[in-house]
Amino acid sequence: MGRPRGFDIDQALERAMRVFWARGYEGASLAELTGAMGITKTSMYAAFGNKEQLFRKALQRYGAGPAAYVTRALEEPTARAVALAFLRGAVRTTTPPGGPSGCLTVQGALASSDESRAVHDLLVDWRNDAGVRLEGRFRRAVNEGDLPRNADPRRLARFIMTMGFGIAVQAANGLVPAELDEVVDTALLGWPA
Amino acid sequence: MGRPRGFDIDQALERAMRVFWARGYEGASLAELTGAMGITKTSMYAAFGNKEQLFRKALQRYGAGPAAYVTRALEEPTARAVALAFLRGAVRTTTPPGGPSGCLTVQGALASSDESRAVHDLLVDWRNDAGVRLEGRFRRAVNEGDLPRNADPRRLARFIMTMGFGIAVQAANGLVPAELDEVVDTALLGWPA
DNA sequence: ACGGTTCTGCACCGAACGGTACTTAAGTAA
DNA sequence: TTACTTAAGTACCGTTCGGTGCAGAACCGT
Repeated sequence: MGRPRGFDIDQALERAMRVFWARGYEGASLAELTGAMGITKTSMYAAFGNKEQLFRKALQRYGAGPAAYVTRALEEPTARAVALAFLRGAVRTTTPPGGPSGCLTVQGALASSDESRAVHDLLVDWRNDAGVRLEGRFRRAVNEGDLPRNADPRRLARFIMTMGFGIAVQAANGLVPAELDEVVDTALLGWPA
Repeated sequence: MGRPRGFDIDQALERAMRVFWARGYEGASLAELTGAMGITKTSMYAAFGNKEQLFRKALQRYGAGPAAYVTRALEEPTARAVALAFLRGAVRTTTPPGGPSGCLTVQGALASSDESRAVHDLLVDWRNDAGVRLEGRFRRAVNEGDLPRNADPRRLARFIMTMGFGIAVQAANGLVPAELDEVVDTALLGWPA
């Protein structure tokens, strides 16, 4: 009951996510956010709480949408296929034809003032969590004999995550998908047989 | 002639650099900058011009100081030694015992609002320039027979740069030097003989 | 038609932002 | 000592920041 919401909350969140993606958490002002969302500040506060909670919801949406390749990659049958799918996914997501370059979780708040330490730490956890999941998948691969017994799952996961982050920066630098795919191929040359 | 400056301009710039390094360009406020520099805003404007020019000077100092490993690495005798020195240097610089984690040129302004687009572009150029120099060094290595004739210098340079950027993000994520050195070793497993 | 509930738009809040005018202090050269 | 030059400190500029109070508008069940 009550007056119905006059805008599509999903579409508004999607647009907010893109602004955060392009500008980072602190670089995205409420004026630009609500402008892109097509609503007033009052409506944003009523629907999402405040700027930080809007970012948290946008990050959730990012994880379920553009960054879903992380979860999908883990389901590949072999460790090598996982690594390849992960990095190819990173390339695709960080170079969307019509969207912002780079990765929301990297450029969201790599460095920031003290007031947004909470968001900074949230993103650190997000990034580290992806590494932990990758490590678990590689550990399984060792147990399954898919990776050599002497392979170090944590080390491999950290390497792949490092490549993923590097790809995000290179995408923000203007590299195109074809160039980044070459980088991925080069990175996997030393992958354990 | 005139009243002499009451502070060490080099030391003030060094401190400003560290604030930019930790906070990013937009995240570093004039209040925090001048506080760390130990001077007032008036003195800062008289000595450096404005915030953007202060950042440009800080970036210069960063290139000549913490990031000097880039130039030093290029002087190594072989392509492999160059790559190794570059990445080891990135690890050391992004994990200083008493200083901010990460790389100033990466977290300075990866994403930002429109007003600091100039700084954003400056950093994009800075990062790309490092890649170009690396590419030139690898091209020389091919000519010298140090790298196989079919090696692609641009591709190798992009790969090493990607690793460097990834290391910067991982450092900001809290990884310690020993862990990052392992990542470097893993990355070089597929390096052309 | 009604009260109850929720959303919207406008005006506004105090604080912090980058940047500056102006006065005073501290030095040099004559 | 005086005139000149430059730095330092204070108090302030207009703007933007994230965030709200309040009145009215749009829906519900009765």
